[in-house]
Amino acid sequence: MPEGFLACYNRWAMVEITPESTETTSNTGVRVRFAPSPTGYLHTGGARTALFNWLLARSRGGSFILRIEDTDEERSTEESTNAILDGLRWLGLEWDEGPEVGGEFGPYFQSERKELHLKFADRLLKDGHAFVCDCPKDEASDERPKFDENCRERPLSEQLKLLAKNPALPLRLKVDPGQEIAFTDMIRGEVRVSTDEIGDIVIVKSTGGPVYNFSCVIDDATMNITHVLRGEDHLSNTPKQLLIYEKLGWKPPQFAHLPLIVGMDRARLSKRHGATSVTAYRELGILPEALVNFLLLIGWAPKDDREEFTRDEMISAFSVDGIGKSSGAFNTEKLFWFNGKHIRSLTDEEYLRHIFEFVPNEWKKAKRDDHIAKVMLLFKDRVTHFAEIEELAWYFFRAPEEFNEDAWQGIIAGSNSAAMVLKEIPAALKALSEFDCEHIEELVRGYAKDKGLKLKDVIQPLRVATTGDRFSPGFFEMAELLGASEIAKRSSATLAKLSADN
RNA sequence: GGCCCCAUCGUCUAGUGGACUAGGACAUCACUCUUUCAAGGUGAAAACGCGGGUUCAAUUCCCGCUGGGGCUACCA
Repeated sequence: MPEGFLACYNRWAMVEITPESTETTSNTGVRVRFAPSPTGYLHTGGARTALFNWLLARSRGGSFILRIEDTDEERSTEESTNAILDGLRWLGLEWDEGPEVGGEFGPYFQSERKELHLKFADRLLKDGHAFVCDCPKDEASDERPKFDENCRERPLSEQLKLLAKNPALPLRLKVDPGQEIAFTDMIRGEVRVSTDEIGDIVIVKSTGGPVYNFSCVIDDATMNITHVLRGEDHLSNTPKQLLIYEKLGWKPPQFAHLPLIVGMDRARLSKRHGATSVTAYRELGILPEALVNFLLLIGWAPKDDREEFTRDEMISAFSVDGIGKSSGAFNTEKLFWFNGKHIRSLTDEEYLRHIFEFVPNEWKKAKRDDHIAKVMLLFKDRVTHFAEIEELAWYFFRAPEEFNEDAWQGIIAGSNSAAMVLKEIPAALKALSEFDCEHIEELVRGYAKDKGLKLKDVIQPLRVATTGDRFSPGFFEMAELLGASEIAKRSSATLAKLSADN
């Protein structure tokens, strides 16, 4: 790493890209980008930003570009980059240009574009729009003067001399005080800020590294980005970036600042709110289609009342003017509902393929796949997310060790027919010539009728005996899969506990 | 603190100066289906933050307040 700003100087001259060449590149349609920092997993807010960019590109026949902003060496990791790439792919948000797919506007890792950034910093310096700053920080406030009267008017030659003496000096943009910066945000309309709030912004750090707002402008411009859709947390960066576009003499892209996703308590999404990463939802057994559908509806609404969208439907329905202004709470309940909907719309084959990823290994060891598959099918309209299957279906693979107190009192102990049922039905089941759902039903219904019992007075004790609680899929289907001897075993265990209690 | 953004049911949202008795969805509740739980069906309850204007009329336009959020770095 060269020491400071000056050391890079000679190399800039060798960089071939000139502003002219970037400006004349053919401007074919919409070009949008998602530019995450690889400092962690892909979180839901980022996923939503990526989705909206992707939708804008797809709905307008444009390009969706992925740029990794990995200039923070401390925090950027390759694992994060991979996690983000995987997350986007899992969500089905394929990028047209970016890491692993390339493109004519690369490189797509910001760290590899440093020379380009510095080249434009140099141009700004030479054009008198930027200056070398050697002001010390104010001891009290730990800040530099907002507008640097001292350094900004020094002749270029003197500035370069200064830099030669001490390369560890930042470069700042010369900003005119008292000016109003106004721009039209596609979502928020007119936004105005005074340059007095901004001051002479640093564009190159004393380490010689370009500052985010500067890199971002250079990259968006040289990548021919036409629309910048990003989180509202960037709204106050926009005027600063606009100033840079202006000094460089470039036409800025259109900006749209998306409302942020917050927790149900309106606070910024964090660990405290539970799962926040795309990976976490994937591990819970959320389908990408469901997550995408859910994310779509935070901050965007269609013209009609439709809520469920396929990819193609969302692409054709999407438009920026459907995006709202206020932040939206991440409502996991609704995500689960969406997921349940999507699960139920899966074919049995698709459903099984997905849920098998979540079947515990003990189950797979204990039972054959086709048997497990039959069990899983009983839960297709009961699961909201696949990871839930273990707590839902465990009793198909293991006898209950204890009973729900209310169920025991209400259905077993408090019933005068339960003991009889638990003795007689298992015996009759064992004697059944054909042990399938239909024959079991016939037997149980016949038995209830003979004894003058309600069907549920026969079934509920059996259900509690086999599952330990009152809820399960239909008893006949369940019995078929459990087998007569297993039911007999669990019934006698229940009877044993009953007599032990008395 | 300063600057900026935002404000419709608990939540995601639709909506418009009068058609609003404010629409849809999740969640909730009830009923239904039913062997339980789900799923499905039907229905109920549930909101325009407050105060001033403008107007014949304001949830809708303007101002203030309050509340929430963001930014305020030589982080991205």
